[in-house]
Amino acid sequence: MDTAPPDRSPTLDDVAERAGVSRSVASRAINNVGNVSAPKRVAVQRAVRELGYVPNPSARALATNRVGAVVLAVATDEPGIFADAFFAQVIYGISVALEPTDFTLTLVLAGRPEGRAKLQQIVRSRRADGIMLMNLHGDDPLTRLAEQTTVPVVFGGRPLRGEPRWYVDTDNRGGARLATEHLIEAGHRRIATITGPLSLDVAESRHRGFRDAMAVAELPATRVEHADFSEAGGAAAMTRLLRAHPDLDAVFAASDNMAAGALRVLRAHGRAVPGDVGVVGFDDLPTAQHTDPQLTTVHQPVRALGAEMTRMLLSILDGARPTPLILPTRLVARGSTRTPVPG
Amino acid sequence: MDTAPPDRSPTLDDVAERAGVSRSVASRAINNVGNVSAPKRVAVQRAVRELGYVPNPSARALATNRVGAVVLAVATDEPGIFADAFFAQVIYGISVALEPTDFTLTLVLAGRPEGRAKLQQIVRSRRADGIMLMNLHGDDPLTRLAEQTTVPVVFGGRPLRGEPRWYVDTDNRGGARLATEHLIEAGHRRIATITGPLSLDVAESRHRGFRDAMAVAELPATRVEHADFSEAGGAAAMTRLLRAHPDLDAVFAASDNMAAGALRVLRAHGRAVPGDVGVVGFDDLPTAQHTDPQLTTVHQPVRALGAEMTRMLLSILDGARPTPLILPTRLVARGSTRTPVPG
DNA sequence: CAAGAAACTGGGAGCGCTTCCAGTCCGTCC
DNA sequence: GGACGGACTGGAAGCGCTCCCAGTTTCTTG
Repeated sequence: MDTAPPDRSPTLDDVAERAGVSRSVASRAINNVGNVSAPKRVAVQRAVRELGYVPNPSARALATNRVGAVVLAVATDEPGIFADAFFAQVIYGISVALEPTDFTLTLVLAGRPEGRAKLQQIVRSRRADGIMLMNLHGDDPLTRLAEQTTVPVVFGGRPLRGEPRWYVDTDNRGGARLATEHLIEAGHRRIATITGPLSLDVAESRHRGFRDAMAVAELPATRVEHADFSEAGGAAAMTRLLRAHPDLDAVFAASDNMAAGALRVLRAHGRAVPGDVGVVGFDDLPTAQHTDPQLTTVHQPVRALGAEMTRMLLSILDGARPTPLILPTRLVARGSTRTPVPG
Repeated sequence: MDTAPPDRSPTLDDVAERAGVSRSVASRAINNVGNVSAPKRVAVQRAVRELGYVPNPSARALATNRVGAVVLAVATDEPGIFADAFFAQVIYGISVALEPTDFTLTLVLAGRPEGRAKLQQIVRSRRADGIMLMNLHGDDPLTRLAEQTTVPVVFGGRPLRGEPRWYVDTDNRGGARLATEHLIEAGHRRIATITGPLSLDVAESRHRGFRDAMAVAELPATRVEHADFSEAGGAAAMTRLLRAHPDLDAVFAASDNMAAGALRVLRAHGRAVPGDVGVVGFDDLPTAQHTDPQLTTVHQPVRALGAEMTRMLLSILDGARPTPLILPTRLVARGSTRTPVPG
């Protein structure tokens, strides 16, 4: 009889014919659903191997209404934000978590209007089975996406307003408290902070953690400047802080990048770190080890964040209804703070 | 008559019915292919709008054998490599270039065996119309993927051996020459270099550029240590260099990260930068502005790299047969080198 | 040993779209 | 005025897969 033409990739029918079974049986054998006798199953497996058969995802998607893809949407406009190591780490975590499955990762930068439109399109046309959404600002219209759509959405980091049904976040508040307590224990009293944009929950939470710790120690949390999580922004904020509060003896910056900027300005002003001023960052990006002195900072498990978001989304697709997850942070003491004084 | 049930998203048939035309005409109108009279075209467009119709990509893919997705595969194992800002920038460039099209970006980390298998799977099952492949080591079996498969492959950076048909690269050799010449012009003579892993064309080319410039100036290019592009690797290499060549008065590090490591070691050894030792990096990542002193480095247009790869791939899918593209680099003089002495 | 249950099989009807092609409807030209 | 050509239309055949369901085979069990 005729054998499959070599210029066409084999279809399920080819496999079935070669294995001497019907297409249905072949399908069931391949998808490991029940009702296939052992010998036929083996025959199908052999045929698959011999033919080098790979199922056609489009056909499968059309038939099952599941496409085998999840999307990571990052709602950031500025290339600067996306370009830092943070998202690369998240992506790495997602990617590894996806490996054992046969889901595929679609990446959408949903900062600019074009990107957002694209995300809408992807969702509405069901090009993805689920969504991971990150970096939403407080009033982002994308939050509504989660309600409008039928595909499940997992948030990376809480949006500022409204608790989404599913999210994974790091313990920003606790981490910031840790950082501030570390400074207090090292004997600092006039502690300033540089926050991120307060329209972001991350920034808001870290600021709250700072105030928590200060309140407990009965210290004033009034030395505050706001910035945008960037190095340049951190530098500018530090400059303002020095002008407004020349007496400050420590700074908690809500990101490593801002801390790096602060470090630069402090040096330019002749303030020794950690001698005159202690500095703590947040994130523990690679940057933190490249500054001088190396940065004491709060480590957040970024890869795990990606991995856990993925796991959560997959479990939802699998019918589970998980609860939100908060990942722990920990302090990494390096050169930009003094060792805490005992007692 | 009955209207489309609200719980099912509208199909082409719904559109056709509402517009009072046949499915074929609706399809043609939507895809802007000929043979549709103006009034029917308008009617279809209206129906699309009113129904909020979005074509089902799976069905379309099944019928046309084009899926509307391209994949970016990054052949890196170590999280450290992927996690730096470089790939984030590339992705940003790709993403922006993809926005005006309706292609989607699928990301695959093809470093670990699982990831590579996944890439194979994606390609063989035609889950993507084209591939962008980055960071291949010299002997990477993935190079063969480009030959085995029928979907076009665009390389980001040449693989070490064998000139692929389509690639976009930065002028690594020229950039390294620039860097080295800069050091020479600043009066340095005992110039060392820290290379990347020479199984990577990037590393090899940058090393060659270094030797080019040294040869032209008739200086010995013998102060060489190899590392892995990482900060820690750069630091270790710098330590070895100082031991083997204590007289060195400048270093060209083939990446900013390695340069940052070198800076750290130089400081620890009491060598002033740029007073005692001039340092130049390569890449111009954000890191380069956070070091102390800020790093003189070779800027490469990373976002453009991503964008150009994308453009090239899309043009190929469109039937074009473009030629490889080499992107220019330029020197960015900052604090880690002295101003060149005139004459 | 018969009868009912359980396990297995494969035909066939879609999933939503594109596209070929045979047919219809005009306007035009000799 | 009839025939011809071009513009347009829509029926129908897939694309490759899943899954329902009716039918068949095999195994229990009283």
